[in-house]
Amino acid sequence: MPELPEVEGFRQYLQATSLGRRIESVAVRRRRILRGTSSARLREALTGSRLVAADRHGKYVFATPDRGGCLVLHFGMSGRLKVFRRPVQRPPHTRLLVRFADGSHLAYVCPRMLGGVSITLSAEHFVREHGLGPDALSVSRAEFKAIFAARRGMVKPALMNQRNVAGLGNLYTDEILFQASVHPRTPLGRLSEAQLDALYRSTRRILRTSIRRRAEYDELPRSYLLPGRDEACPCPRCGGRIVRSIVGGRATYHCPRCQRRPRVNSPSHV
DNA sequence: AGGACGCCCTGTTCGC
DNA sequence: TGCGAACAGGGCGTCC
Repeated sequence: MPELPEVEGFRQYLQATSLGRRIESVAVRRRRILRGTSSARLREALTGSRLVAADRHGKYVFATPDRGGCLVLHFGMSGRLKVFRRPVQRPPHTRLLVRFADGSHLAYVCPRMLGGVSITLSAEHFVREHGLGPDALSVSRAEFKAIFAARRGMVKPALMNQRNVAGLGNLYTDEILFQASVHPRTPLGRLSEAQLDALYRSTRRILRTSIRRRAEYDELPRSYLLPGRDEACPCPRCGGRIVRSIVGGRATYHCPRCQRRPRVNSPSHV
C-alpha cells in the first residue's frame, strides 16, 4: 500500500531507470486512469521528449519532460512502476505504457484502478491546485506544529489529511501515533507541546527508517507496530493487547496501555 | 468545519 | 472443498 516511503521508492526507481531516454511512444491502456487529461494531451506532452527529473510530493511522483509540462503519477493503494525490455515481460494490469527509443519500457501498473495519471504545468502548480500541505519529510518542526495547532478534530484523521501534511497514509499514521504514545482519537486542541514534538520526531524517524529499509514492513525494527499490525500480536513495547477500531472511517490499531486516551470531561486548556 | 458514511476498484482473506 | 461476502484503503463527494 503505497504511502510516502513506497512512493519515494518509485521516484528513485524512475530516476534510476528512465531519465534521459527518448520517449518513442505512449499508450494509455485504460482511459479511466486519466485525471483531467486526455490520451492525446498525454501523448503530446511526452512523445519525443526525454524525462529530465523525477520528484515527489507526498504520495505523488512528478516526471518532468525536457519540453516542459509535467507527468503526475498517483498510485492509489495498489499502483507501482515497472521497467522491462521484452514485450512479453509487460506486467498484468499495466494501465500506461511508455516505450523508449532504446527499446526499454516503463509500465504504470495499477490493478485496483485507485490511482491516476495526469499532466500538469509543474509540481508546484499541482500542489497548489490540489491544496496539498507541505511534504511530510520536508516540513519544518515549526510549520508542522503550527499546522496542527491551527486545526480541530481528531489527531489521526488530521495526520492523514493531505491538505495538512502530504504523504501519511493509514498504516504509517498508526505507527507515528504509536511511537509518539498518542491515542488516535485525541482532539488536536488537547495535544501538549511535548506531544506535538513527539509526533514530528516520530514522523521523521519512521519515514526515514522505512525509506532506508525500502518500505519493507518485515525489515522494520522489532519495536515497530507495523509488522505485527494485528490484534493477535502483542504490543512490541508493553506486551499488552493491541486493539482494532475504526477512526475516521479507517481500520486503526493502537495499544490502549501505551497510547492513553485523554479523559473526556477534563477541562481543556484552550 | 468536523465527522460519519458511501463510492470506486479488484485481489485476497474469511466464514459458512 | 467451494463459493460468495467482507475486507483492504487513498481520495473524493455528500450529508448532517
